[in-house]
Amino acid sequence: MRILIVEDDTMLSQTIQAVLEKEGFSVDAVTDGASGVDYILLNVYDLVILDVMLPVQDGYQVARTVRAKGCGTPILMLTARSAVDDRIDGLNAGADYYLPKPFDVRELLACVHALLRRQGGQVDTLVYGNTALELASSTLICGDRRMRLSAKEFDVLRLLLQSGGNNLSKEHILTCVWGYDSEAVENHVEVYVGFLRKKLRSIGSNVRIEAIRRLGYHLEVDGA
Amino acid sequence: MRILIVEDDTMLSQTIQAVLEKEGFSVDAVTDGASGVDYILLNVYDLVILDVMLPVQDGYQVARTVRAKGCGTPILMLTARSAVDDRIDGLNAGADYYLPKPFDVRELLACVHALLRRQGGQVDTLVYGNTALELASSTLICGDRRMRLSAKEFDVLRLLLQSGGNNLSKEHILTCVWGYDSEAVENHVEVYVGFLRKKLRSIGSNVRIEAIRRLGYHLEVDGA
DNA sequence: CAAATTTTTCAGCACTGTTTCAGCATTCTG
DNA sequence: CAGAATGCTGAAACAGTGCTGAAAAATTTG
Repeated sequence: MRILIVEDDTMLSQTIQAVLEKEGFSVDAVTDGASGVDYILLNVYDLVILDVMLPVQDGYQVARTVRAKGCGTPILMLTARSAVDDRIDGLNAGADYYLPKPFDVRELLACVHALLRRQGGQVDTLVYGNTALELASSTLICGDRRMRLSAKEFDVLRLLLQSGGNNLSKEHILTCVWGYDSEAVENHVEVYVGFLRKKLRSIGSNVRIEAIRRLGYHLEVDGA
Repeated sequence: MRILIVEDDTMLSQTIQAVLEKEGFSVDAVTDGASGVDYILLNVYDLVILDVMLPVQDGYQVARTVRAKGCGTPILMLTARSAVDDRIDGLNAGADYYLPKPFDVRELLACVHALLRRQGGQVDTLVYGNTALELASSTLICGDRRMRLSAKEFDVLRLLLQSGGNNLSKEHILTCVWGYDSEAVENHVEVYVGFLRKKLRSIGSNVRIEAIRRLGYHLEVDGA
């Protein structure tokens, strides 16, 4: 995670930098508004800590400028001016958080983490062999080939993936997917395993669903 | 934009609600922590305003609970306790902003806007494929062809655009567009998806609304 | 108030996913 | 080895979802 500090008080700037680096961030620092704008627009930072009182261009202008250019990097605004109107101006200029000086270092860190938390957000998938199952969309992925699974197909495959190569009895799959007291019979599982095998093959997966007589099914990776 | 207020002081709650509604937001309010959690987890709100001092479960617990369940709705935390440690606790519990009482209404609004900006991005049009949705005028744009959307059409499409290709269940669309406890049934969503498809086609968009059986809808770009 | 637009309702069609079933293949058992 | 049990597969029947067009109801606009 890269953080940019825009602050003309070099003592303070260095302190913050040290603290953040200790937390594992990669930190750059500049001392005036104009360079601040240039650096922010590089679009390589995950967060900007921006002082309001700056030479050349003040923090409000910096925020407004980069926002106007469509830059969405989160901005944590820092300042000694703590009047309500200043805070409102800061937020309206495009800042994401307004922290009045003097502040506690721990509070700064909490803010930084809160702002960065928002950045994340990746899709979760189950992976096995050269193949992945994207949970949100019930999609089977192998390289650049994608294939959608039906609800039951998805349930069965997810179960197999989650048990990571371990054996699952048809009984067990039946109760998990079709429910505790359903009419469903073991052939249902066999049919769906058939469907899944066909789909896995058709997208070039190296994952096989192996049957063991009387015991059930489990996953294996081809050529291993 | 839907906002949830979790605040036991009903006077204050109603004041905030009035202000926000005047700004054009759709606002719900609950008065204790436990219901707060339930409502937030519906995942239909764009922002939560959360008081710290609450019956049943305090604001910190509420924030921690919903975050633990993977809910990413922005939280604006509101409280009379303004000691540094309280602020740090709030942020670490999963809040996105900490606003000490008493606060200026304009400051609250500035915070709300700052937090929401991040959601939709600071944009007035949402773009997908060769097509754009102009928020201010509810207009669909593709090349030089323009088409007006009705209120509900707009809401549904905006939701789909904001989730950027991710899947949304009919349930979810229903609660977001028609509200938590409305008579609306899933066929409503189907009908509106039909309307939108027709309009998208008629202006030559390459954006398709794809249905996944049992799962819901999501956007895709033709020929990709 | 009338006209136009938007929203809701509803019935029937089309399609996809699910279940059923019969026959074949394979493995196990005595 | 024969017969039984188990697993696999394709075809057909069935059920549930989603789609659509038309019309009624509600709402907005002129």
